[in-house]
Amino acid sequence: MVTPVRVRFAPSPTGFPHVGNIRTALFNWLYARHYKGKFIVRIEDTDVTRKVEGAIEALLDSLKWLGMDWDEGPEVGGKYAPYFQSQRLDIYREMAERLIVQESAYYCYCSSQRLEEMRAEQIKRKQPPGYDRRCRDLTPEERSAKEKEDITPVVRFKTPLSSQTGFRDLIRGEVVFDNSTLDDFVLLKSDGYPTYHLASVVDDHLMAISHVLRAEEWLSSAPRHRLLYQAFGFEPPQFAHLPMILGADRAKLSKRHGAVSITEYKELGYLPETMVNFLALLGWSLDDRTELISRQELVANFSLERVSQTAAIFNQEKLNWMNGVYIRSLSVEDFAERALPFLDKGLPAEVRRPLAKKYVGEIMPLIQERAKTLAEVIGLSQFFFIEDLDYDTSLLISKGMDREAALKALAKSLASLNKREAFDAESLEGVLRPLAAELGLKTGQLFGTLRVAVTGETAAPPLFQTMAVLGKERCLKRIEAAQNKLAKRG
RNA sequence: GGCGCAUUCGUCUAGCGGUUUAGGACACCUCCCUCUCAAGGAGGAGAUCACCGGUUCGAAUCCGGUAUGCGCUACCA
Repeated sequence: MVTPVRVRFAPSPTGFPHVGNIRTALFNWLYARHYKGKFIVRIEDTDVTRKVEGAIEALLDSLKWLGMDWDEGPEVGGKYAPYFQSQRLDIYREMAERLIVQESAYYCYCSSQRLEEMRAEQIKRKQPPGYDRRCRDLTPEERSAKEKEDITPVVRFKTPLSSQTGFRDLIRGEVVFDNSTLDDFVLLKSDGYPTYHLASVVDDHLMAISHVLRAEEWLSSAPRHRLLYQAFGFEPPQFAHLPMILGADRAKLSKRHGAVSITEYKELGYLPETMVNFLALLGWSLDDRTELISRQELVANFSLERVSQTAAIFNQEKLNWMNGVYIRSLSVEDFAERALPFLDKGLPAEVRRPLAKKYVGEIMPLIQERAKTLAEVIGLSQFFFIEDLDYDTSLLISKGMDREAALKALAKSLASLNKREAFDAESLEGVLRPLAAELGLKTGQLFGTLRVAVTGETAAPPLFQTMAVLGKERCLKRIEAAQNKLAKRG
C-alpha cells in the first residue's frame, strides 16, 4: 500500500502572511488536493519573543480568502491535536530527554554571552562560526558542578563528527552534506520551548506527514533534520524544497519592495482567484503557454515535477495585468458587489452613505473594463459621486480651440441638451455629433470639452454613457459650472 | 570565510540529446479600432541558452571547472 499523502503548512505567527509563505501553503494545498490527501495546518509558535498579536487570525483568514481549506489544524482540530506547538511542550521535552538518555543529545550550560564572544572570536579569526562543543563531553562531576550554578541548560544535538548526511530532494535530486560542517544545534531552549528543528521533526513524525514541501531556505537545515530522524529511529518523510520568491532587485522579498503580505494585496483590491493563479505560476507551470488557469485545473494538474528549481522574481506588472483579466471576466453584478466595499471605504466622507446600490450598478459597467484593481475603482468613479468637480479650467479648451470657442461650445451644448427629454446614450449622441459639425469642431474637440466639464477628467469612460448615468440635471449643472469657471477666467 | 542550491529575452517561463531559424506571457514599440482612457485586433523589437572545457555523429539539454546570484551559517522560523 502506498502511504497516503499528508502535507502540512507550518507557519510561525511572527508577522503577517508573506506572499512567499502563502505560495508555500498553496503548493502544499494543491499537492494534497491533487493526490486526494490531507492538508494540515500547524502553528509553529515556539518563539515567544517574536510572537505578533493577530498573526494567526490574519493567516487563517488569508487561507480562507484564497480557498485553501485544511483538513486538520486550528478551528477544525483533528486526530493529532493539538496543532499549536506551544501546547505540545511536554512532548518535545520528553523527546529531548529520550535523546539525552541514549546519548544523542546533551545539556549545554554555556551562557549566551559566552556564545556571542565565541562567535565574534571565530569570525575575527575567519573560522566558520559554530558551537565549540564545550559541554559535549562533560564528566559527571563537571556537570553537577554546573547544575549548582543555577543556570537552566539548553539541550543540544550530538552531531556526528564525521561522515556525511544526504537525502533525495524531490525537486533538486541528491543533496549531500559533510557532517563536519554541521555544529551541535540547540533542540530545546532554556525557556522550555523547542527549536524549529526539534519541533518540526517530532511533529512531522507524530502527525504522519508524508511529504515536507517547504521553502528553499530550509535546504541547509535538512541534514540536521535527517540526522534527527535517524537518532529517533523515525522513518523520514520525503522532502522538496521550493524556489524562493524575490523582489525586483533579486533580494529576498521584503517590505521595501512594496506589498509583501497577502492581506495587503487583498486590501489593494486584487482578487483571490488572481492571487491563486499568479502565485501558482511563480515556480510552477503547466506547459509552454498556459497563463490563465483556474483553481480546479491547478488541482487537476499540479505536480512537483513541474516545479522550477530557480528563485522567481515577483512581477507586479504581470500581477496587475492578470487581475485586470479576472476583473473583466466577472459578471457585472459580481464586480459591483466586490467593488462596493472599496467604494464605501474609499470615497470621500461627504458622499452620502449608504451608497445607492442601483446607481453604483449603473456606474460599474463603465468602470469594470478600466480597473486593474478594486481599489482603483474609487478613483475611476469618484466624479460620479461627488458634488463639485475640481479641475484646471484650461482643460476645457480642447486642442486647436480657444477660450471663445470652448465657451461657445458649452453654451450651445447646454441649450440643445436643455431642450431634450430623452437622456440616454443614444439620443445624446444624436444631439451632440451634429452639434460638433454645426460648431465647426471635430467631434474629439467638442467631446473633450464636455468630458472635462462633466467629469473633471480628460480620461474617462465614453461620454454619452457617462452622461446618461450622471443624468440630465447633474450634467446641465456641471456644464453651467464649467461656463462660469471659464468666463471668470478671462 | 564555510557549506548548499541555482544560472534560457528586462521579468515569469517552455524546452528534459536531433522536430528549434530557442516557443508563450507581462512590460515595451508600431499600426488598426476610436469622443478621451481602457479593452480588443495585427505586427515588431528583445536570449551568441553565464563562461570555459569535455562526452557525443550531434548539447540550451549529459559531465567537470570557473564566475555570478541566492540561501543557510542564532537558545528565529
